[in-house]
Amino acid sequence: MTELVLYNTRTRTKERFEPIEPGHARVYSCGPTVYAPQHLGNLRAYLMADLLRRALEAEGLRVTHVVNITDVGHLVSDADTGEDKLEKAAAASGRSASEIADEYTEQWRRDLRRVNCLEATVYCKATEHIAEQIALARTLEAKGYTYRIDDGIYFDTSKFPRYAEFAHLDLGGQEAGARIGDVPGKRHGADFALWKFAPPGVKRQQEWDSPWGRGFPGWHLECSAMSTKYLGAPFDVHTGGVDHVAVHHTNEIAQSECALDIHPWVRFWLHNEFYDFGGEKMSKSKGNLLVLEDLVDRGFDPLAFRFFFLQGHYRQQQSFTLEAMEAAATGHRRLLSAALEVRGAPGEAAPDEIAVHRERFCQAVRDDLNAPRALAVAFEVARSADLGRAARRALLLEFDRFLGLDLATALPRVAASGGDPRIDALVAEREAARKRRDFADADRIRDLLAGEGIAIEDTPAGPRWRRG
RNA sequence: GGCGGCGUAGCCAAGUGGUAAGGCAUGGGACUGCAAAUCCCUGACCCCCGGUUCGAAUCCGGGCGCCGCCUCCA
Repeated sequence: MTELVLYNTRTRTKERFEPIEPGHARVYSCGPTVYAPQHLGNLRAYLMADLLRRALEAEGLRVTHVVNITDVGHLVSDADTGEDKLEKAAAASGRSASEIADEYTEQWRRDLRRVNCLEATVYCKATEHIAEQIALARTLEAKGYTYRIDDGIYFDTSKFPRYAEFAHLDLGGQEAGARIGDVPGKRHGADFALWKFAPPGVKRQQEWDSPWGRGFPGWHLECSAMSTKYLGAPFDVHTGGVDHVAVHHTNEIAQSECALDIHPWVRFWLHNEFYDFGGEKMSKSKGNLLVLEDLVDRGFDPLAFRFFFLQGHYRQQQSFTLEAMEAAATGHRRLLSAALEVRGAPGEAAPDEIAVHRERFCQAVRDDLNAPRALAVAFEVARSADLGRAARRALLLEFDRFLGLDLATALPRVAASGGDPRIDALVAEREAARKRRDFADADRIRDLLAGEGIAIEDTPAGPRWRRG
C-alpha cells in the first residue's frame, strides 16, 4: 500500500491510493479546448495534476500521464447545441481551425513549462483519434445504447441506470430552463451526442466520414476513446476541473462503462476548484481573462504563480488578486534566497536531524496533496536556526521535487561581480567614494544604477549587485 | 428550481473535537553613513445565535453573507 490518500469525487471520501497495476499509476487529465488562450484559472487544473504526478512518483510509482487536447467538437453550449468552439474561433479570425488549435496548444504547452509542470507521457488530440472515437460509438450502438435523430447519434442515458450516481444528479429536479435549447428529438435532457452530423449546406473545416454520415465527434467521446487507447481500462486516476463533474465526466463514465462493461471505469476522480477572481468572473467569453504572459508583463516570475497555487489547497476556491500575487512573489523570492544560501553547504546532514521534517512534509503531501501545509514546512526548515546548513540544503532540495519551485536550479539573483564590467566599475567607484566618506557621490552612483534597475547590496564581504 | 462549496488576523491561507500552521503586509529592533537586502520580535474573542460535549474554529440545528456547477469556462 502507498501512504497517499486522495479525495475521490466518486465516493466523496478520502481514500488510500493503490494502483491497479502494482508499481504503475495510470493517470488521465482533461486538457484544454484550444480555441482561446489558456488563462490562469485553466492552469490550476494542470498544476493540480502535476502535484498528483509528483506525489505518485514520490511513492515510488511509475506514472503514465495522458493529457488530451480538444481541438474539435466542443460546442459553445454543452447541451449539444450551438457552434463548435474551434469553428467559431476560426470564422471570427479568418484563420483555419487547425491554425488556431496549434497556436493555443503551443501557448498552453509553453505556459505549463514555465510553471514547471512535468511533461506528460502522452498528449493526444481529438482530431487525431477520430477512428477510435467512431469505433467506440459503434460499440455503443451495437449494444443498443444509442439512437439516431436528425442532428446526430445520441447516447440514451436512460439505458444506463447509474447515470445520476457519479454527480449525485437529480435529473427530474434540474431546472427545466437549463436545457431549453435542446436539440429536437432528444429523448432525455441528459442525452448527449456521440456523433454530430455536419449541418446541411454547411461546409465545416473539420468533418469526417462515419458509418452514420459526414460529421464530427461529440465532445465527451474523445476522453473515453483516448484514455482507453493509451491507458487501458480500468485505470487509476482521472483529473479535471469541478465544472466537469456534472456533464463531461458523467458522460464519459456512461459511455465507457457501457462500452467496456466495467465498473468503476476509473478508480479515483480528482477535481480542482476554481480560482475566484473577484467580482466579474474571468472567462473566455467575457474577454477579461488573465493569462500567464500578463503576469510576466507585470514583472512576475512564472514560478511565483506556481507558488501562489501552492499556497492554497486544490480543492478549495482561492481568491486571486494582484495583491495576493505580489505576496506570493515575495514569498517565492525569499524561499529561493534561503535555498540559494544553503545550496553549496558542505558536509552531510545527520539523518536524524532531517527525519522529523521530512516526515512532516511527506505527511502533508500524502494527505490529499496538501501543498499549503507542505510549503509551510519548507519555510520552517528554510528559516530554522536549529538546523545546520547541510540539513537545510538536503531538505529543501528534496521538498522541491514536489514543490517544483526551482529551489535547486534557480540562478543566483545576486552577482558579486563579473557580470558586467561597466557596472562592476561603477560599484567599485561607489565603494571608493564611500571609503573616503563622500556619500553624496556614492549615492549618486547608487541612484544612477537604480535608474537602470540595478540594486546594490552592501554586505560584510563587500558590495554586490543584482538586477530587478 | 436542483447539486456542491465557502465564511479563520489588513491580504492569501492551513487546521475538521483538546484552547489557532505558513506566506505577505504593518509596527519595533539588529545591521547600514543613510538606504537596500537579510535576520529577530510583533498580531485572531476562528460570521451570528442556539445545541451536543469535561472540552468545538472543528459535530448538530437555525440564521446572515459569499461563491461555483447545472447554462462559455479549470
